[in-house]
Amino acid sequence: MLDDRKLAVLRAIVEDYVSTNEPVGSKSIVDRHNLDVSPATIRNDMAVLEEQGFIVQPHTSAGRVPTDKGYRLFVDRLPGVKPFSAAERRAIETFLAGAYDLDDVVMRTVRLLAQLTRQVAVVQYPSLTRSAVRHIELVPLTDRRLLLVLITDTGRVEQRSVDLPSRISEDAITQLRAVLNACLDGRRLTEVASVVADLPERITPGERANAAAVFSVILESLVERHEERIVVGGAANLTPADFSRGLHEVLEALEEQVVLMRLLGESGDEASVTVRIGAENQVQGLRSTSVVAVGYGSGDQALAKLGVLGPTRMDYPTAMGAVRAVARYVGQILAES
Amino acid sequence: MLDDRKLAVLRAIVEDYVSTNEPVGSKSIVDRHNLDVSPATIRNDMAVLEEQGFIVQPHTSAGRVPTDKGYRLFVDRLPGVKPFSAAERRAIETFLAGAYDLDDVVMRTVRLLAQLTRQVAVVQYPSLTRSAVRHIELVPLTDRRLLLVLITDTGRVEQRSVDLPSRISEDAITQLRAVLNACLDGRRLTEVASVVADLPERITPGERANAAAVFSVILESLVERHEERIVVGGAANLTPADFSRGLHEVLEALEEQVVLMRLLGESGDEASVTVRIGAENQVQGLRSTSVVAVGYGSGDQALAKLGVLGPTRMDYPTAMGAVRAVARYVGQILAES
DNA sequence: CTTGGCACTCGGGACGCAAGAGTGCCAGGG
DNA sequence: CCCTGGCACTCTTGCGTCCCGAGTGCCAAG
Repeated sequence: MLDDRKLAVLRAIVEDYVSTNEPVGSKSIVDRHNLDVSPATIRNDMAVLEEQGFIVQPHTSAGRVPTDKGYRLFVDRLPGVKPFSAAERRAIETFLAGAYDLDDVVMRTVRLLAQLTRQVAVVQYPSLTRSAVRHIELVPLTDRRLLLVLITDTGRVEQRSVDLPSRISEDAITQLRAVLNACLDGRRLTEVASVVADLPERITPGERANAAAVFSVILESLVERHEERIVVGGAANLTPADFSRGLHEVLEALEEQVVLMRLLGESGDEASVTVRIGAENQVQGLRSTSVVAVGYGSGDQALAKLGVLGPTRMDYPTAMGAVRAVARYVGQILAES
Repeated sequence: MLDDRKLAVLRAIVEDYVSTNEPVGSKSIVDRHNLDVSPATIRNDMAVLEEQGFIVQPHTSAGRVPTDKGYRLFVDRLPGVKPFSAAERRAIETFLAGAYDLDDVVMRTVRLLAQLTRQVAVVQYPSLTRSAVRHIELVPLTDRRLLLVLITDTGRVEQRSVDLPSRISEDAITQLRAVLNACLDGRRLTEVASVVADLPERITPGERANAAAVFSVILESLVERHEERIVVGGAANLTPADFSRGLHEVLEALEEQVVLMRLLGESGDEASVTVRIGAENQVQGLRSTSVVAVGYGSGDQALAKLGVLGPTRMDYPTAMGAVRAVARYVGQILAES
């Protein structure tokens, strides 16, 4: 139904439109790409492509512009991701390796992605629920209040203050700390819930009420924070021209953590790069943007996602390449630390 | 040189221009504000105000618009800050009190400020150097590597990994931890430097090299992180119409931590609200924005700053009121935690 | 199936015009 | 001396007109 040349024409339209931001006509296609046919032939092909909904013309007597469906076909069947050169990869690696902090890793990743793609970068913090406990620390604030610090093997640190039902002694804190670390160290956060249930027996009876308060905060922090933080960067890369209803709508959406969660959530959590184009995003206000996302993680499993967001008129091959490469190196960095 | 009526005229111009975003003419002034004079009189006054540089007309036969100098006079000599109602204050307080985290406090503060003022909100994390050590924790990662966690009384948690010159035993870690906490607990971070210098004597000779590595990381984290993080929110409140050179420039500036530091740094660190208008900001790219900022802190001393940023055409009284009120309540929250 | 030719359609820039808003100035009156 | 009404003047803005060019669709011929 679509022969090779028609695909080539679609490809030409997408590429030219991405680079010029102007509707592309039959003549300019034969000029810029060496298809050995005449403009009239291209026009016939374009008529078919339009009929099938891959391209449209903004007004009669203008060139063609890809539709969401057109971009979709382009990313599915056409050039694939653009690989990065060795030099670029090295640059990425050293830039990320300079980080000394989980926060810093995330911030650098955002900046890097934004710069590489000239789009808006979106990075989710590594998920708590999939990482493992490295250490739990209890610090007395007052005699009725503790600061709980939970350190994970991905370098993440969670802190909560805990209000206790009764006063607690230094010794009791020490005991509690020892028990917690002995039982939870190295456990995946998903396993913690079941382990915690068995803990009370190991605690001096008089302290069980206090211990229970601590346990409940630990559990709470696992569930509650399942809604993870997402960091956004490169908003300055949004160009007003690309958004008919103005950036306002987009900027607003980008400030809502919940919206961002849904956005990344929608893209399947497979390890391969996912592209959602225009109206494929169910998020109101981002119907005219595309999202290129991928899961990343230390080692085998995915901890979280990252990606870029931009106008549907986006350089998909480059964006996909950048997202994939960055995800890989972030994974490495996280695994090392 | 400027009689009362001329000041009233300036005030009217500022207020009307802020609310309508259109140059304001002599007739509309007498209509909206009840000055009992004729438009012609107002025109004479406006001629004087223009001559002195407080207002300009975008083109002949348009109304007048305040200049930076005009806004400056307005904030210095005119209505002052707009106080908040009891209900509003209560709302602010409960919204902030819901936070369970330093991160969360900061995020909520940003959102709150952005919503109250409908401008861009900018909040600096409480400064490390002025807070005190609550606890220091050392966690072995490998036998040559430690994770150092530094907890301050403002609830901030700093983490660093430390590479050691030689292997270290569990016992040595325990000793080191005890010494650190004994000597540094409750110290202001500014005092830590001098205390650390005396520590080596209290350490087993064989472990001094390792201890020194830890000390240097502690010191480093004090100095290095003096450059604090700044969180921005409400970028969607920027309206394209307000910026002749486009939002792009502003959005770019807002993504540079360094720029934001300078921006907040420029405003004197007194406890009273500071306003910097237009070109008073030395930051390139933010010459057409105003910043309303104030220091905040738990108790007496200022820990950091927060404020809002917007077009020079801004509702200063409201912004100043909001910034002041929010700073006060954030201070309270921090003091409690 | 491809190609050149041709008539057709529209968007966008250039131009001119009229309306309206707002001003500056001046002469008269309290 | 300050305020006021009147008046001429200046620009901006919106609207209608016109023209050009890009790009198309269709057709008949190769």
